[in-house]
Amino acid sequence: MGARAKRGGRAPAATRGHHAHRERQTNEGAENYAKAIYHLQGRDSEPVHTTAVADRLGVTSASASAMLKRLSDEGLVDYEPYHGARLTTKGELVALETIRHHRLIELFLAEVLGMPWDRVHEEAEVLEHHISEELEELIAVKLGQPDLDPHGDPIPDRDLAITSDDSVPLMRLVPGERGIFTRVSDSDAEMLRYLAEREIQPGARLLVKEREPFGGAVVVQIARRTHRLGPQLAGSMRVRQQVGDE
Amino acid sequence: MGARAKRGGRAPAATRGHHAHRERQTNEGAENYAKAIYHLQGRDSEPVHTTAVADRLGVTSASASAMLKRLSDEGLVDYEPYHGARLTTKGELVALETIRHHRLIELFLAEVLGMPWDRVHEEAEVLEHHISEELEELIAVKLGQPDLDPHGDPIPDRDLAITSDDSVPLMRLVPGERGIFTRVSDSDAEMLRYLAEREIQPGARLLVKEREPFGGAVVVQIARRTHRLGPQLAGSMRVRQQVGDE
DNA sequence: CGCAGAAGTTAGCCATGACTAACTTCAGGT
DNA sequence: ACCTGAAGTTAGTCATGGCTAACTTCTGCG
Repeated sequence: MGARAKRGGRAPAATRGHHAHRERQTNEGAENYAKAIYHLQGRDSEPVHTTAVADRLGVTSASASAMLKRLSDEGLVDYEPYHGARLTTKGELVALETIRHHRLIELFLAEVLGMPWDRVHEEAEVLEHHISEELEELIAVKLGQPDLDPHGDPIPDRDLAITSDDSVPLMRLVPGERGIFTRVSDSDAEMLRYLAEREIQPGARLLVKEREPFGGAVVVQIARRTHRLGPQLAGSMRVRQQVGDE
Repeated sequence: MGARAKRGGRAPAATRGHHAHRERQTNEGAENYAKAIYHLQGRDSEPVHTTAVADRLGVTSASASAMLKRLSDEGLVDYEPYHGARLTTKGELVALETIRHHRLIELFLAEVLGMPWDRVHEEAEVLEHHISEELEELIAVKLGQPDLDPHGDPIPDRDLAITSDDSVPLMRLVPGERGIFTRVSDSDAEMLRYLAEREIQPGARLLVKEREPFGGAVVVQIARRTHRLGPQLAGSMRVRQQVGDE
């Protein structure tokens, strides 16, 4: 433990006063890129291609290319031109810290302020870069140092350790298999609204009844109701598979 | 009512996805300058000098000069080179909206998260530029559409109307006069800590016992304790004067 | 009234991070 | 092995907001 990267909060000097444009050293760009690369890397730490990063962030590959070079100079990624980038340890800590902020904020907005779960992502996407260490900790305490955000994604702990995920895409199950719905991507508000309307939440037990072939829908039963989930949705939802005996 | 400037929240398109660097159009600079000018203007809407703005924001006057020109182009200030700037109606709305964000956030951090009142200012200074309209409203509702922030400063209402202030600096009272402590500048953390230690909070009734001449301290009695308040503090604290009969 | 110093402005630069257009490298298919 | 299209990079530009240095305007004192 104690592996936390020290970024020393913000606004080193100028504690007093109205100074808004203080010695900023924003790092916001770095945080977003680190997060994107982290998510794209997956468990196999294959290098991530420039275009993949560019697509995820909605920028041109020229912009991504330039930024990867800069992250490389800052020691956040190992970057081989034409061959992609992978996060260094330092870069991974930046990503995890940002993800911790993001998910704590999502949960906070949902739990404490009652913001609908399909809208917390967008708000968190902005705020994650602007909360101090102190506020992060106050939020975490208020929530009881939680493990999971409203979409079931794990929240890195204070030392930025993250529980690895043993879930699989729902799409992967075959008829007859059971699972517990653990998480769903937070970034598609429409999917989240669809699930919310049907009261399908992380934690729900489900049974796969049927799977239409060739990328078709999956039919599942949840709490004695049957749902047909389209292939995109079934690909975004993750479940922890249950062995038969439960 | 209904005078609210419409800035349409944020991120017009791209609701979905991870896009962090979306069509940003930040406006953060404008908000900070508008706020600074608003505070410097006071009730007499004398034009505010470039240097005053620069000092308050901790930037050079060259920077302030350039920015005032830009705010003028955007229609937020009336700016006469060499003769200062004053907010237009549009600029005042930007300032009031930012101030509403600031004070709601301050109160929220103090009330809901228990952040000490000498630290809420710094945090709010950053976050005020990054909360959506929706979050603003959720916070206001959570707090019961409050009128005053933790330092006793009035919070503009949803239509950005602000209750005018009938308070005077404590320094202005003469021995024998009574008042209610209404507010204190939020930007000096040391003062706030000093007051907090002595349990002097907005709302407290006080009686001026003594005033040392030539910019000296003011001696006041609050809840049967006597305090000597230095001239800077007594200048920053504002009180609503009480007429004798109460 | 005139001039010196204060106040304010302009010019030119830096950093961040995006963009387009043009060029280079890489990899797959024959 | 080679060539072509896809992937990636470089060059040059823009916008935001800082900065210093040099210049201009304003103002108050003698």
